[in-house]
Amino acid sequence: MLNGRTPSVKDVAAAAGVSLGTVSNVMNRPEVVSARTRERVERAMSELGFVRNESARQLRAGTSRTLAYVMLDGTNPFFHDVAQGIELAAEDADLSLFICNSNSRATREEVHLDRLLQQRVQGILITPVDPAAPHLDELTRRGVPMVIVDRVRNADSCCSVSVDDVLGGRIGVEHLAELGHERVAFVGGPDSLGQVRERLQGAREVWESLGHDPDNLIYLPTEALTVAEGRSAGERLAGLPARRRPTAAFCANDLLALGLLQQSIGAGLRVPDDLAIVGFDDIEFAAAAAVPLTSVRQPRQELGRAAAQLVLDEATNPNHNHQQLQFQPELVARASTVRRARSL
Amino acid sequence: MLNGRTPSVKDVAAAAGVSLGTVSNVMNRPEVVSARTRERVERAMSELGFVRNESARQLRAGTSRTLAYVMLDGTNPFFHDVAQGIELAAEDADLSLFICNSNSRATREEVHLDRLLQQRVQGILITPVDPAAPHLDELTRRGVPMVIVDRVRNADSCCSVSVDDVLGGRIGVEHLAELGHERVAFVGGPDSLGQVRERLQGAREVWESLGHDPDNLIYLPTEALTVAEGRSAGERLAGLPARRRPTAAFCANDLLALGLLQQSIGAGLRVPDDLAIVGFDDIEFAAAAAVPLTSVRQPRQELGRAAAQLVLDEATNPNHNHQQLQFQPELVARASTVRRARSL
DNA sequence: TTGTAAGCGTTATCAC
DNA sequence: GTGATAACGCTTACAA
Repeated sequence: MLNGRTPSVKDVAAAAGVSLGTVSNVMNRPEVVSARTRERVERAMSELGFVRNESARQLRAGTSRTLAYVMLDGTNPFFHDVAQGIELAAEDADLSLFICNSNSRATREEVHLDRLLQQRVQGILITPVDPAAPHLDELTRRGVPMVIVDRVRNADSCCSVSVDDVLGGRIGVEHLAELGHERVAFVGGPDSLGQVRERLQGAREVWESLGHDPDNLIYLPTEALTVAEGRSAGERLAGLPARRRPTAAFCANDLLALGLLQQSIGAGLRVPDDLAIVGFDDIEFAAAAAVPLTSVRQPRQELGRAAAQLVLDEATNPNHNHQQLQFQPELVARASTVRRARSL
Repeated sequence: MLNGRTPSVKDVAAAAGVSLGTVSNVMNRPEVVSARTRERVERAMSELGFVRNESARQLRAGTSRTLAYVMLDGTNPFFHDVAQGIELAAEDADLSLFICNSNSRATREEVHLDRLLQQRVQGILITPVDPAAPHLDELTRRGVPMVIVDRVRNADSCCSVSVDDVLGGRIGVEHLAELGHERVAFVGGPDSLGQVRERLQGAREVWESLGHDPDNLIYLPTEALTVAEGRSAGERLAGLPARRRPTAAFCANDLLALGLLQQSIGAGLRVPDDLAIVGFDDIEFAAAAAVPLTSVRQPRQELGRAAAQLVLDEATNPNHNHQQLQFQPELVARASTVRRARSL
């Protein structure tokens, strides 16, 4: 195998007794080369174990075959589902995918973006720590196709894909109201997160529109959207005087809901009898909880898939227009709110 | 900004009024260039928004700055924790990381490996669908540094990082035996998975060594290591005649345990009073379950980190020797086996 | 249909 | 300390 060196087109050409350009043609425009030569070249390739050098290809062609997704929080399965959707779309387009994780840290996000810029990726999908961060503008200024995933950014500066969080908030609380709950907690935070604010807004809107007293929608703020914060919210909830204690909780995401569920059951509450719980996202583990969790479902994979398609359009279509895609969330009712769980 | 084109070293050189080689020196051996010129060059770089083209660098340098991890199952958080460990190590070494997901499909694994070969990644970490697959030999034959993660391969053909699964099996069942359980179920499968076999083996060894009747260690095979299969095992378990019904179950991973927990609680069993449950892996969601799950902990991030270090050694150290690293699992006791849960 | 040659952006080797 | 120059492996005009 050529004394260690990995074979190049030149080696293939020599082995097949053709010129280097012909080998390239076999790879890139096979229709232009005669069946016989093509066959010879292909045999030489497999005999030598030729593998095209993507860096060289990219350098010359000026275009990379790689997409990237910078996810916000690797400990939340939600983002992996989004990533999975992106990967499927990338696969369809015969593209590779870099997956990075900013872990909610702006500095790590910047490091990743910088690296991706160096790699000259074709497009970047990102769930940013802060949608208003200036280093995102930097990308657009550089002309790198970018799509914001599960967040929105000041309109038409770039594409984004998200779900209607206000609607999601409405759906969740409406469900609880329909079940007859008169005092409901909204668990979520920090309210620097636009999504939390919007879900809360939707929750309040529908609560009041149904004629309930605003004071009976109790806001339990959390410091993050994590299981631990869900537990802590549960403790605060248990500490409320009985007269003010909600009979149901709507959580801004499933991790919170899972934590709340755990704390509540540990404290001897029955779910949903003593406390009904609704989550948000509908991650796999929501359905797998001891008491399967009712949740406002986001089309996670679809989000990713759509984002990938948008970024590809921006990368390849000269007439591309930025668009703000918005999906509709939907309720998935399970045992954490309704006594007779539907079968899984 | 140079009429659209992204600036190259040449442009920077022109702007700074130096030669192209000097610019390169500023980036790669700054000590060799005078403070004044360096400053001039650096200003030119930032004014032009220069970003080094990694493809060109890689082509010329002959070495890429990228690692890759091909994970087995994106729906299992275990692998994401491993990936996280790898990413941290990669970050330390200033390397990028490709994360791919074979989804337990050999064909997808091959597609990914092929792409990674084209990218000339510096090393590949992989949890293979089948550790004996010939396309893995192919990689070693090509001289691509490779480390098997959480599996083992026929000894010294390559490095691997794993945990002692036999010991893990022993630990889990020993814990249950110590708690006084006399009939224990082992839930896991398919037994084509070496890990399942080894965990079962460890379980049997310790069970018998403690003087228990082998018949009282009941093997409940599953078709996969998933939540759904855990539920199904729970149903089978409930169907056993009371005299033969185990009072505890040891599951080959946490997803199974979570499924079993859900099914059991849904059926009105109390955990751990009626059924104690032990999982394996200690994923985050084990601790977050309604009844926090006792689990045999694998050092997930450490696994990834160590694997990355091995692959880097293979890539850079000419005296590299393949090694089979094995970590020790440890028990994390929680409420699913012991009545008074320790605080989290 | 095939071959030749220029050039992508970088790094490294050599003179100066 | 700095500046030409060749080379990395590939694609793509263009010439034969």
